[in-house]
Amino acid sequence: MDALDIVEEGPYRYRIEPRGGMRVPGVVFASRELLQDAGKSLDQVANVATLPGIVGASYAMPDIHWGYGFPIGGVAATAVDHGGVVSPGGVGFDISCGVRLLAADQTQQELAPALDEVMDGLGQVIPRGAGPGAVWRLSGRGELERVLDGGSRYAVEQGHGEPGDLERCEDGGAVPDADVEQVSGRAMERGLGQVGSLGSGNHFLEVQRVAEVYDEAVAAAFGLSPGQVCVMIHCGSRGLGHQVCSDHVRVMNRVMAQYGIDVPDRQLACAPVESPEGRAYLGAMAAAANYGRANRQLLAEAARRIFRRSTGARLSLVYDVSHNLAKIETHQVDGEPQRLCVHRKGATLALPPGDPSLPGDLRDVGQPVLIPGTMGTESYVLTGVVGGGAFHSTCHGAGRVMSRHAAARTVGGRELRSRLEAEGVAVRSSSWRGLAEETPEAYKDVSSVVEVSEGAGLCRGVARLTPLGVVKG
DNA sequence: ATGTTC
Repeated sequence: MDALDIVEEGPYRYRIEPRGGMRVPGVVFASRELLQDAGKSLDQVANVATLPGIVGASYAMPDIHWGYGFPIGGVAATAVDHGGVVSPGGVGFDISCGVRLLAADQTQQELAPALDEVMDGLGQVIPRGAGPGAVWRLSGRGELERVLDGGSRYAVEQGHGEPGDLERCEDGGAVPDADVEQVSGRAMERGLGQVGSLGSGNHFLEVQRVAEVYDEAVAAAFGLSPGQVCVMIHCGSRGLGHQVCSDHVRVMNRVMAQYGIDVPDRQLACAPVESPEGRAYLGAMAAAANYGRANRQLLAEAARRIFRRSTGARLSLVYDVSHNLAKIETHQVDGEPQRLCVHRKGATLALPPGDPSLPGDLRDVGQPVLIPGTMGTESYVLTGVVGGGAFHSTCHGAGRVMSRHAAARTVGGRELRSRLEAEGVAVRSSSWRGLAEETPEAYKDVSSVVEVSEGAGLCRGVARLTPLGVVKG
């Protein structure tokens, strides 16, 4: 492919000029340095711009990196009523992967004497690593179906949570219109034994402290103050979500030609939103998303029990938000409201102050946007801004820059654990190899990703969190 | 990310 024609459009904003089959331009929010890191994934931004019905631009967040079909850090919206498509690759394999943050009624100093006990407790009760493992033993397929339909809402109804939790969950804890019939038997099998488990890779549960507050009023509305202890959970929909993606990519690849759709990469398999295959995927995706939300709800409950037992502290939910999802939303396009299918893959919803879908106590300040760092590095809490580009989306974290293999060559797991412990971060991992693959050097600097996201006008900083202890898959 | 290659 010839080199793309990239123009610097404004501060931290680059435009990829349309050419070939591109229906819209590409827009990449990045610094010069992060743009360099993007490399070949910019070709993926250009490929996404060819999708039928795409409106505005094919967007990329500052943490863009190579993904399946779509780049990770990609945002694309298609016009539902004008032949717009939905693409499983635009959501990713880990459907509804996201972040949940809880705030303790406790400071770091208060926790300090009990930190080891808390970490040991978390290390014992948090299932993690590849394969089965679950906090919640489901009674069978019937109950799994209720999880797929009701997400965190069903978990809370069953006693796994506090009533106030759902106010602080995106979509009130459950994506509507889940269609259990579109989730295959194999996906169900994989899902039965994994509700309430971290998984592996960059998924983690961290005990953190609020190291710095950038906006006191907004932080207070979120329930955050300096020195406070927090728990951050980063995980997704495990094998069930992965299987749903695989199943529906296969179907769409088979039928795409019947809809006259031609894409430059088979990994961009898609179908019109208003087609049997498009609706089937969205129904299955919603079910997998609800599984991911229930997963985080159950892990939060496990953490609450450990904190209550070891220190008496209570954990309140700050927010739970996905960074891998497609949603049907209404946005202004050329001055007219239009129904759009907004794909966010490695990009976080960032609703601005005033958005009607926010709960009352957050209406004036905007949605908490949760950005996980890499093991041993800081994480961020941001909020949405009025007029934010890219359909109210921002970054999702630090992108990987080193392969798992390369990362594991630079450091051993035991050595890395010693290093982190020396830096004051307690580590409870399940595999030395897995730990080494997640060494911080393998990732971009999350601080610069957040700085550029703010500079590009996508979000606003609220607080910085630093790790006290990490539980890793 | 993923019963880390149906």
